[in-house]
Amino acid sequence: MSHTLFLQTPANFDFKRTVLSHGWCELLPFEFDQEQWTLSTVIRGEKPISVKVRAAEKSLQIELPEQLSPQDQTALLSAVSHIFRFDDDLQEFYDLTRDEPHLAWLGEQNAGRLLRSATVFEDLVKTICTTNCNWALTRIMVTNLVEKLGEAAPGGKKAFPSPQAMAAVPVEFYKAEIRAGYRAAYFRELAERIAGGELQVEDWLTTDLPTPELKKELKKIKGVGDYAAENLLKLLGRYDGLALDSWLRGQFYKKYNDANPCDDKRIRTHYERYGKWRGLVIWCEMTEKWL
DNA sequence: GCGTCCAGGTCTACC
DNA sequence: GGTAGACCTGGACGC
Repeated sequence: MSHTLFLQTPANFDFKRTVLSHGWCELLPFEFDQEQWTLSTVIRGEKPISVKVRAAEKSLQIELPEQLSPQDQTALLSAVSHIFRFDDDLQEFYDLTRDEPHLAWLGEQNAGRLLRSATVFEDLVKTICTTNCNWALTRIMVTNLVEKLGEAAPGGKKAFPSPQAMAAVPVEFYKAEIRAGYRAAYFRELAERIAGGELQVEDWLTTDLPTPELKKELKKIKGVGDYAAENLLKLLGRYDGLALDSWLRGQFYKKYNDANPCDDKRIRTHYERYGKWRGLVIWCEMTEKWL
């Protein structure tokens, strides 16, 4: 029997801006329904559970297929808070951008919370899936990972696979079944290191390491270069890096350089004045029209 | 139908 | 530290 929970949202929270903050809502286990304005996903706790989330009065309304134990309910609400970035205090970001006419909308619309996955591991794998390919292939790889390695929740929808599940299949599986190409060995190695306890990527959420040091740690992972590391850092709440990729560069060229290419140094100089918030400023600026 | 290019880059070898 | 070339794949495009 279905069950509904409500989770109070922070004061400066916007459901739609968060859901459409970047492409993650299009990648399984997320499923976005633009007509109903709901975001579904599968949370992998003690056992996978599918949830459907929509905006309600000063809260999120969360539909579940069944009532949970108090312990499981607490864990689920914590996961939803994590996904929707309730912990991210953006007041300083809004104060910084309020007086700039082209950025004042950020605070007015409560923009800037970047949707993230239930775990750092999932965000890490998905980020590697965005490198050196088009968005269609990213979606194919993530869909295959979820459909072929994810554990099913009651109702049949699947969660993102655990490191253990990903460590249990050979490199050839990633090539033939996931269509991961040269990334196959990266995924297998990453999953093995995490499943074996050598690498604790979830600790990156709370580490005291300065951002440059943390970025070095991220780049030790095969398949993670400057773009991927800086993109992940954004999902960890650190916005110092621009995470420049071909799409973001192209948007900058159109907006500020008559659609002509320029070097990255010029882009970095343009955003330098936003300090530790520059990565969030460029992303929000280039995706303003997504909503 | 076929070949080429490129996309939400990174790695390695070499200088 | 900087750079050229290789790397999987699938979709768009030109012919």
